[in-house]
Amino acid sequence: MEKIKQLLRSSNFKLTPQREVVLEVLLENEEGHLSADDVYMLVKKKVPEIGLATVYRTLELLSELNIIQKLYFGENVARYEFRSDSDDHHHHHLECINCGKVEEIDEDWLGIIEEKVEKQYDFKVIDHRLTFQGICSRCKTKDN
Amino acid sequence: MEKIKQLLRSSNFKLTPQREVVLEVLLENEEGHLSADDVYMLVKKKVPEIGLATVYRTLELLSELNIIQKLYFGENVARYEFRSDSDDHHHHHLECINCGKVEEIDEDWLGIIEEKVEKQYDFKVIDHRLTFQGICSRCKTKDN
DNA sequence: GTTTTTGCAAACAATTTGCAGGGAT
DNA sequence: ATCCCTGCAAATTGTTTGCAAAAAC
Repeated sequence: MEKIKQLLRSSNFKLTPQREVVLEVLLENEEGHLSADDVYMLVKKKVPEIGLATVYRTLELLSELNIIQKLYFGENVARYEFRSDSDDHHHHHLECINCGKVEEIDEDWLGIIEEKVEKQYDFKVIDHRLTFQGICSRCKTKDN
Repeated sequence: MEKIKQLLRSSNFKLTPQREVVLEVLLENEEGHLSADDVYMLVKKKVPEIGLATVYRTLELLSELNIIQKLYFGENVARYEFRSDSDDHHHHHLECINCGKVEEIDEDWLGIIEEKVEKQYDFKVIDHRLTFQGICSRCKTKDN
């Protein structure tokens, strides 16, 4: 948290209460895959006079600073999550097509595959995104 | 193409000229990752009086029949591509963050990984989506 | 005191929906 | 004749922008 504030300051952005609250909400829901609107709702509980546009602008800003990243799952709604600290990216998603829940898993699986991509396709890999769609354990047992 | 028409008929949907043209366009641009609007533009050249809503409805229909599938790359615009015939899904994307081009690659890499997911996370995998972001070979040589 | 940032409302873009007319069976 | 499908326009949804006032440094 402190280093994020540091980063903001050093990039000549001002540390406003609104930005702090957005960060706070993101930290409190780290596994949440929140949409801009989700963040807005949560932030509004703490600072009711905040505007939706400010939330969007803050999320945009944090994305540009590479603090968070914007993802799309099955819908056309952007969701945001913290970018992992390390520059290797071993972090994937399990998306339940029944209940819509998105779970995170953290495994180092794609290292060899990335190498193959770089060699076979002459493609410089910077990041990747891996999502599995299926039925989560809870929905499997509920059997609906 | 014929089997698709068959499938439509057997699901009690009518094979209208509009639907045929949409399919035609999709087939002609199989590697294109077209958005609804792209399809609309292309279809309009053949059948100028077609409506955008019809295109959306047709794409929706084809998605439900599992003929095509709806994907989101970095933006909030849905793009559509044919679903591979086989029920194994060995088909991934290379998305260039410089020129925006999306290339397809067809490799069987995730079989073992899917098994791990099923076991370790008790998650029934139905499909997956793997996209690599990076710099494509053309942009690498152009060096801009 | 400047320069950013905010909140509001209006603008925008992608997609969906309601509905009356048209077409296929 | 019925039921499905289309085209149009209006409605919705998610996101962005213009601008004057307010806040940060």
